[in-house]
Amino acid sequence: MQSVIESKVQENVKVLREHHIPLTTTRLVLLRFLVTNRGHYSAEDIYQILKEEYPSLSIATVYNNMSLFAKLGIVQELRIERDKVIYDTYPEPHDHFLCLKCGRIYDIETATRSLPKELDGHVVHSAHTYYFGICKDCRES
Amino acid sequence: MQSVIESKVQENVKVLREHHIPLTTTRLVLLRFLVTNRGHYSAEDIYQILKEEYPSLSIATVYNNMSLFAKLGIVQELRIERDKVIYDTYPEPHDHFLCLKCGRIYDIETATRSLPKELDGHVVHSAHTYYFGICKDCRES
DNA sequence: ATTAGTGCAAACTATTTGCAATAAG
DNA sequence: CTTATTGCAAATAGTTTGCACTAAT
Repeated sequence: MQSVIESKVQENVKVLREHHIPLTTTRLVLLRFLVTNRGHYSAEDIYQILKEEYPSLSIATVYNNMSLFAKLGIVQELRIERDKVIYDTYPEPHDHFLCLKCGRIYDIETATRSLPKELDGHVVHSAHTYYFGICKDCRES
Repeated sequence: MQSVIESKVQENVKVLREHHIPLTTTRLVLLRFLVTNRGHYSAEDIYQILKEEYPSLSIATVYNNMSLFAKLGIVQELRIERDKVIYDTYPEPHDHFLCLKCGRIYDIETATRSLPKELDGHVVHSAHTYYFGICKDCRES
């Protein structure tokens, strides 16, 4: 239902407010897109989709804001493809699987093993596991 | 000692032979560099270092061959930095830690947990975990 | 002989930046 | 009213490609 999406948008709006970051029209459009269309997108993907409705949107603005949203924890930046960053609109920590045949990315629940606080004396802030292989769909066809 | 390095070079030469890939002078220079200088390098790093001794070396050749070596399992391609691929000259599977302060990359022994053969119905061929945080050296200074 | 690799420069793609006009607080 | 953002175009950086020449098998 609409209100669930809107309340998730408002959560993100709150994050911006807490950081004293101006809530522009373009940012609200992007936030609504992210919450409405959960998935994995390149900056170009987002730009192409939103350009339909907002022809004056600039790809530089998409890049600037996705980068900002990543810093704020609103999206995740995935470095799973060889040539570009993919934004995961689902912000909770989880891992990813890339199908080497079809290129689709799947969310994988992070193993219950908890994030180590320390490794060889280094302090760990975050971790990300990427899996590679052949997905269910490709295997069956 | 010299012979240990040379025998490791020969292992890689054997891999090329098995795949019927010509062993050129440039490839041998690259292979010797990789075995002698274990570590994490960008294509540009390797190019800059070897250009001293081999001024006619081309960065395109470095890219071509590192990409080939990665396919053959002679090096690992790391997508841990935001803007470029890093080659790890140590080919055995292991994870990596990136220091968010100094940018150094550290090798991390892969958790004893074995690679799952399957995840949500997808067949897993490989996996890689990247850790991010503050390294021992930076924390102490 | 034949096939593949090298080095160079140019091309390409993802991303970033400079800047004038505009919108947000 | 002051500061930050937008959209555009141009710039940048990493990587790839086309091609003539050369080397490897």
